[in-house]
Amino acid sequence: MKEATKEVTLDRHDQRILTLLQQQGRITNNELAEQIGLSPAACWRRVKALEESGVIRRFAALVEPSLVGQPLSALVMVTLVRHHIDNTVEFENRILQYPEVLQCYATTGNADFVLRVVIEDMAAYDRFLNEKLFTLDGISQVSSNFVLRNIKEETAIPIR
Amino acid sequence: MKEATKEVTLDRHDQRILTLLQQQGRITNNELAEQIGLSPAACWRRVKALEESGVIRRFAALVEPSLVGQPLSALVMVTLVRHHIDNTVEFENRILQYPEVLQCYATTGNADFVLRVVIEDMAAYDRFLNEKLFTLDGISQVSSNFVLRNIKEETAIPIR
DNA sequence: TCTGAAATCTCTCTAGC
DNA sequence: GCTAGAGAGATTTCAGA
Repeated sequence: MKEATKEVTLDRHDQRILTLLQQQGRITNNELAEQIGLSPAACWRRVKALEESGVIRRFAALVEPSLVGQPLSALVMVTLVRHHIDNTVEFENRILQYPEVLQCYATTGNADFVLRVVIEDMAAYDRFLNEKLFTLDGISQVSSNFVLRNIKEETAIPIR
Repeated sequence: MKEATKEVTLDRHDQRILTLLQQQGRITNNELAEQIGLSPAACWRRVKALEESGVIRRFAALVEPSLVGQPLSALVMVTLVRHHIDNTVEFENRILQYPEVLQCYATTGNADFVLRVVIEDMAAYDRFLNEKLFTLDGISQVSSNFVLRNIKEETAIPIR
């Protein structure tokens, strides 16, 4: 897979391939080809090209957190003391190491970063804060919002 | 696939299967079996059982938004006027219809809901607000935080 | 440069132990 | 849990639009 760079031109076939593969990542090539109205060979070449260009980052199994002992999740707003570049780089590098942090975004607004943390229970979350997040230099504010209910959790990017 | 219900017991083999399939959703059964040290048939039965029990929700291709014309994303905090059940149900049903809303959580804290929206550009975001979000009844406050940078975006739930 | 048909090779999935 | 094998699917080759 190449590095993600500039936008790619997608025709109608590519769009339908992406839409289907985002919903059914393990559909067979034959069935995919039939649904989009191409031969299996042509369809297969397009899927490979989409992987090669980085449009398809990867394929993944999506796991239900509550069934593997990680039923608690939180959205954590983090502000750094100063917007010094060292703090930021250090913060981001450490966040990348923490598997319970599934998503981390630098955002506009009051917080500098918003994290989504998926974890076992409150005791584990307490340890995450004390042993990981609070040990980072330059943290000014941390605000934890716990997820009461999951309304929607989708990975499919709208195509067109 | 069955409905997600109670937690499942995972032995070491299942854990390794899940870890690998979360990273490489299209690894062949033969290679998966080899990496975890089981015969292909035994491995295959475990994968099917994990799908059947709902631990594996589904497989998906993960697409790079910036390469398919959706480079802008926002975290949107929404508060409803009253916590009347009708408002909440209506809000959630409408949110489920909007493909640009990839994630939506009911949370503790100041906001009632936090949304992650992936979209084309600011003009499209403006339309999303005016034509979709602001047309919902009972919205009290909406605060949009735009994503400046994607530090981490992971789908893999930590196993054990 | 794109397509589809066909040949071939590999893997999936069932059966049986 | 394992091995084996038929059938299904993935991948390559080749020729045509």
